[in-house]
Amino acid sequence: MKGGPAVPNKELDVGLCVSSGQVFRWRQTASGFIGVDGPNVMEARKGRGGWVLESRPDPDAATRLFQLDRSLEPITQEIIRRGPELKPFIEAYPGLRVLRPKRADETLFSFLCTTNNNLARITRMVETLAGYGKRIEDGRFEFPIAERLAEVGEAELRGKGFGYRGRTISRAAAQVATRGSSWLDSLKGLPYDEARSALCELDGVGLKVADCVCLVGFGFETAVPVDTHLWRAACDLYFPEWEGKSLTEKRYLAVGDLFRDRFGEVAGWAHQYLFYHRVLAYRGGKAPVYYEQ
DNA sequence: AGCGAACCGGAC
DNA sequence: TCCGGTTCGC
Repeated sequence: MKGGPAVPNKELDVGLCVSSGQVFRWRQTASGFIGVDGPNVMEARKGRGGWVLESRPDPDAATRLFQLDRSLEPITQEIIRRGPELKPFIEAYPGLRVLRPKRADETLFSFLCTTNNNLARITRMVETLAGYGKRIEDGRFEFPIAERLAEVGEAELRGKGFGYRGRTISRAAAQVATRGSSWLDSLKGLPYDEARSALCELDGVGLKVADCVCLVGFGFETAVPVDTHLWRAACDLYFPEWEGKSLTEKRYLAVGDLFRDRFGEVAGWAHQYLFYHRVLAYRGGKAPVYYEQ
């Protein structure tokens, strides 16, 4: 287990990253955070010079997950240059990054748990799914492949409190399994919109879940998942005429296109800051504060 | 095309 | 009563 040089706080905030709705298998510890990604267990603690990350068995796994080979500064500067109205949100969450988990299938099935759901329950459900995978060490599991999830079946998942998601997860797992072991990852090689369309063929996967998989699972950084929080934020900032209206497919696509037009290659990152700000405001129960640019 | 309701179960 | 969404039916 290697603990590289400390990563400056300006470049990384592990707590923000792992609690911003991209991954669901990280927990707070006395000294920091511990989580699983792919076959690796990672620990992070905050030292004097910043965050110290360790991962086992692959010592480089955390570098990949947090994309530490990329500097955050140019990305946030580009967002602010293109959209000064987001400056307050960028500055409020230094070290927030778009993550890059090892396995897109874990991202897919995790986000199938998120529909019409809350974070506490999502976390428990993802942990339950992980429990069907191979044990790595005490209480930690490698997320199961689709073939294994397909065997579990709807009834058992419903029995474990998945509700109607027991059906969609079970069916989507069977569909992914049928398409073959390399199908999901092969979508990475497609243009973004084609990969998204292919994902939407799966049971229970609509535009939002597909965009989550595209952004976090595949690394398409022009993908912009529009959930209820981002929808409201986007109405406030960019579509005042849609305030209070429902999120239709047409409007969903328009929000994504606005972000892609305005932020280009950093659209997905821009979305992450605005999304997380809105989530925190929601959790705090207070109205989100917006600033003049 | 666009809106509303159902869907499971738990949090607020 | 309301979801961090998808799907179906008006």
